[in-house]
Amino acid sequence: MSRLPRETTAATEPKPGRRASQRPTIRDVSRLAGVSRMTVSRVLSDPELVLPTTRDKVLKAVADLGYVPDKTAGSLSSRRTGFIALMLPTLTNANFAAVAHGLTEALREANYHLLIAYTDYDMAEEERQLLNLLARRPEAIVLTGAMHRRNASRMLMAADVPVVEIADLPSQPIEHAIGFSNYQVGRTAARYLLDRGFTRIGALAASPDGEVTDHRGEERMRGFEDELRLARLPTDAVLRHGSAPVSFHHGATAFRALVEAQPDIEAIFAVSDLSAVGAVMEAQRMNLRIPEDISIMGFGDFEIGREINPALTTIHVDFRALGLRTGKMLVDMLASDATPAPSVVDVGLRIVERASIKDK
Amino acid sequence: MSRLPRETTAATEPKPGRRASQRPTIRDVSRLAGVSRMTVSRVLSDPELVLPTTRDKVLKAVADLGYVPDKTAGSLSSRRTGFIALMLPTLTNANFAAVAHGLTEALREANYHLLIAYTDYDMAEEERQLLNLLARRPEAIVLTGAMHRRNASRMLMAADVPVVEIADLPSQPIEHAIGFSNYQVGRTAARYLLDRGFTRIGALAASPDGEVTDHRGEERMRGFEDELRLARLPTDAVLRHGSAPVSFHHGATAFRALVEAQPDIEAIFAVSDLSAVGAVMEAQRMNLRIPEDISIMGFGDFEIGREINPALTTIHVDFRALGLRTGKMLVDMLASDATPAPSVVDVGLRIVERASIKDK
DNA sequence: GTGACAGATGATATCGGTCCCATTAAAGGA
DNA sequence: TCCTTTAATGGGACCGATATCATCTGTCAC
Repeated sequence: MSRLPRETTAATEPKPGRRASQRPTIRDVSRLAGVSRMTVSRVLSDPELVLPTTRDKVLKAVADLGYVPDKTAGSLSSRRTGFIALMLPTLTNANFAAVAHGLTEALREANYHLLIAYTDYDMAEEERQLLNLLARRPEAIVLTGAMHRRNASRMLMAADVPVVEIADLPSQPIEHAIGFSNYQVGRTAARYLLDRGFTRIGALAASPDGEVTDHRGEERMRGFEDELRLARLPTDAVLRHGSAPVSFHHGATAFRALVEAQPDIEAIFAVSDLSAVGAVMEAQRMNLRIPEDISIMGFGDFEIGREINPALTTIHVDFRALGLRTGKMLVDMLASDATPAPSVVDVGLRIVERASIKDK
Repeated sequence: MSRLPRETTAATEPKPGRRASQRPTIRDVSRLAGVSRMTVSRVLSDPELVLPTTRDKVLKAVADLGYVPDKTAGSLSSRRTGFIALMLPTLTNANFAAVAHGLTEALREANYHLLIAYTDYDMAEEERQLLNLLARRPEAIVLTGAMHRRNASRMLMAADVPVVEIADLPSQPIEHAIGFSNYQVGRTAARYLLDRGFTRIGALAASPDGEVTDHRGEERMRGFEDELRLARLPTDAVLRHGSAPVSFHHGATAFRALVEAQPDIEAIFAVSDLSAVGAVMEAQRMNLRIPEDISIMGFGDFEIGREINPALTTIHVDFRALGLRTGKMLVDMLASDATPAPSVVDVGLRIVERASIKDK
């Protein structure tokens, strides 16, 4: 036999190319099944289009090779990544986690995948994260209100993708908004305490001057103060103490500080159940009776508030439902090619009365 | 002028093609800057390779167009997605959230993005999620131990990607493992209570027969029971009650059930701080004094345990550090093309002594 | 028998980047 | 001066799917 290179053989050999991994591709499946790549693709995305006998051949090849389609390639071609971006201040907050949970659930049926980023309440980080997210070409973006840095807004407009702001109702929504008014939370809390007959009313929140800012929490405080002012009551017992995000410990130290500064305080609204629970614990340590000596209410209806003694009166927002609803809306929106008009949905809030408040 | 179509003009016009969106591509940038696509790509990924003057031209074009590179396309070409997959039982657990947090932090510098999936402790869901994740071609996979369904394991082996199991030390790790032994947690807890002189010792956990199974929690119980047995003590006060995942409320109801069934109980280990805190709250309601009447210890060192009265003795594992460490290991591993030998790292655990336990 | 039509499948271009190698210009060495 | 080396840039193939349109086969009505 000649030792000259044989063109014909060379042509049928796989070209070396860039291929390094031995992971099977759709081409391998198609060869093994003896069909075209397109048929394989159809079997996996819309099996009804393919004859059952062909389908079985393909599925067998898929199984034999352990083929897992590459969504990166699919996304590029179909221009649909199947990603929904979610930007949160933090994951270590049960309510935000609940939002993510609800969203995921709603998106699962339509086979969207959540792409989560969190900012630790840091605005610069927010912008960087947003750029990272956009580079993944999500089909929609969900974010917690508050973000209104100029650049971020501009990037969002340019992204040409549905934007949903959640967990707040911004005065100037970028596009859609689903949430509740944090300002109204504050006013509602103050109104509730006023209606119970209290006149020495205080509040616990984080200082807005810290490195990180909890914009939504500050909105609640603003509403709270406004309602007090409308009732012609002083706001000097509204304590902004320590840095965001708040925690049990924050509530404990802030409570002590407030009580020491204002010994005659009758009722306290904490910016979050976390602070409120911390306050109740500190009160126990100070031998102050809740609610006989001081009434306390919180916000967020965290599970722990139901379990402590006394159980915590709080303002409830159904964050999981909020996530679910957002997800459903997005699935509908993305299924139809029409661009719906911007919408703003208020999911409302509800006072949950428990034992930590006693009418004056 | 002729009204015949002019070929030359037509050739320079953009082809209609599939292009729908008007989002700028690298081609638009290159045209505007008067350079090749490759040069644009270099400016964005390795600016040192490009002459400053050229670089500036390109960056200006990028800014003018508001160009955001498409990582989907980039990933396909470079065969590097920049994704690390993370699979967790749930996000609504502070310790798992802390893992995600630590991981994110470690991955940020190397510009990897976490792809999070969670299973709600559901094995079937786990498998579906894993497939979804693999289709995104992550460069590594991090998962909580326990997952050993046949199919899932097979898929992982086939994925040809580093696998790290965390938050447990499986007896047969798939590849790498970073975590602690839940079994040892149980034994350590029992040993600690034995050393304090208790002989009537109980525990609170979820039933493993429920719809969802907390494999790690059950491991802790197994270790706890083994240590009791070694001390020739009965295990009949180890209560498996209700369904996973546990919660404050779970702890409260399980505590009451246990105390009613075993009134002479002296000390209790709860599978999680959540249960333990719930138990302390229920004890308060039952007018049982902690620790005078009953000692309680938990696991996980959740923030709330530090704040309640009495503060909770617990077993601490640094989950955030665990995430950080995992992330660092992955970054190193992916930077070098070598495949390191499988490693198992025990991050250990630590008893945190607080007021909820009093020696007998 | 034949044309129209629907159903099943295939061929090929394309998505938007990066890899690899070629080309050109500038710098340095004998 | 000429050759080699290095730096900067460009050209074109390619990553692995899907969109789109073409082809082929068989059925049915007239």
